[in-house]
Amino acid sequence: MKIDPKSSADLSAQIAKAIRDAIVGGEMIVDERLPSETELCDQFDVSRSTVREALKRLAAQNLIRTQRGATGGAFVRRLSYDEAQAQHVTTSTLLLSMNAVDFETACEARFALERACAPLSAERRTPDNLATMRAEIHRQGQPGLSDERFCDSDVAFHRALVDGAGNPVLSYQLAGAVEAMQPLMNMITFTQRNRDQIINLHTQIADALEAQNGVRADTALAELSDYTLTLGRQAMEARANRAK
Amino acid sequence: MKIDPKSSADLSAQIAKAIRDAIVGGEMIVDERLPSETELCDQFDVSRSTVREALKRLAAQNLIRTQRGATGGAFVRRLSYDEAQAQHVTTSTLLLSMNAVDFETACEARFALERACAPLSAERRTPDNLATMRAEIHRQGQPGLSDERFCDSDVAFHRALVDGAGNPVLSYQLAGAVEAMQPLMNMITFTQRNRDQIINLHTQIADALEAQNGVRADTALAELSDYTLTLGRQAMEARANRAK
DNA sequence: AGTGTTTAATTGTCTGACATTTTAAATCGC
DNA sequence: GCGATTTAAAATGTCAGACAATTAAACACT
Repeated sequence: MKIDPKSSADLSAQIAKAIRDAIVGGEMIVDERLPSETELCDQFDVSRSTVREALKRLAAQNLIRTQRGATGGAFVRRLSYDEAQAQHVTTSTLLLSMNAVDFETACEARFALERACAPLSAERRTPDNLATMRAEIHRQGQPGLSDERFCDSDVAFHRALVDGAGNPVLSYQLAGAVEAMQPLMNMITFTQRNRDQIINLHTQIADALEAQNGVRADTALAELSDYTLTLGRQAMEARANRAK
Repeated sequence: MKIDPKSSADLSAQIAKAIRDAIVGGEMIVDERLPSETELCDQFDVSRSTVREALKRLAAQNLIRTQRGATGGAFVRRLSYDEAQAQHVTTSTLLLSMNAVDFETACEARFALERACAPLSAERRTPDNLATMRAEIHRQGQPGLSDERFCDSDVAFHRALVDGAGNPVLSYQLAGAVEAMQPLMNMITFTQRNRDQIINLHTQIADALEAQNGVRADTALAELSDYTLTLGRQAMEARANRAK
């Protein structure tokens, strides 16, 4: 691990990169201890503040964890699915909001991804997954449910659908994408009629998955995609009119 | 933005979280300047080192950029598609390697995602996308190409396929997933026969997309998925035998 | 008006100190 | 000898103050 003192970049960034490369490149294994801050000072020939700033950068990326005390220090951290997904959601949410991605693009991406796992989910969904879907459908029908809670339940429903595929990597990728969509979905006002139609389609999807009929699940998802797109367009129009 | 001095967590982590929430929550817009380090010291009532460590955490997540000099400071950074994707790739790669995700799971996820955009790509692919695919197919047939370069070209081919859907959000999600798979793919040794078969399927996919035939593209992708899975299984077995 | 020069603001780095936390060793009492 | 307590050591977390480097604006001079 070497750094270039002549480089214009910040020293702390260079050091972070050097250590990150070592971790990502497999030179350090999970739970292995990094040299102490003082030792890193000697290795890179910089002050402790600089080393610490570098370590904080790595900590922010969930690459290391630190422990205080005699046997403490910085340790290579195992990235869990949950953490990875949380990071994915944060990144995606920010990307969507900062780049003013329109509803249609995001919605299309979301349903395209979800349809990707419909066949797998039809094949492998567990009774647990089905129960979750049914429970969320029931919740969606409750009177007096706020739009925001309705969206929460919608996300939970789709999460169960995705988990039904029994592929944790797929779940991580898709759940991140679906969750990131939520702020956009929250701009929609769901009338009772809208909700009834969505619940109807959710039921069709759950039924199809229970019957292990991938094609029917896909068809219902396609319909749900179209319907959501329509609702989104209406919401955008209403918003545009209000702005006038 | 407030922090809790009684909390056990690191002050720098709390401060980073407070600022992050403000940015993600839309309280600060792109290119807006954060208070200077000294001002933040006063606001949060901590020392400058602590503030700096917090800012480095945010910089590591691409949330801010810093500039030196008179009109310098920390600014909210616009997250670009490329950066978001790079982050996604890093996270996914690390997740796969650290959790010893097996080839089959990753491969299944990858192709399920790719098949998600086949219909859209068939509908919208540009002549540019098609040209890229043809060029990569040609490259894949060149004699003397190393396995690694072959994989690179494979990724480029699929990247063009995904981009063909004309949905940047989808591209970001999928390209990240596909690229993260590459280290696993690189463990495979591609014989001439393997390559011929893959090139054949790639050609079928390109032909189907050119003809705007989504179903045929999907079929070819499914076949490619099965074939890649088989190759991966063989590679894993060979590796297991060598280990004995 | 144009052109250097100074100055002020801001981040980047260094040094040294002290606080806090945690473990391991040393000590003490029995 | 052994258990309990105390002490010491190692490590991260925080603070304070200084200086370096960079940049843009204000200023002075021609």
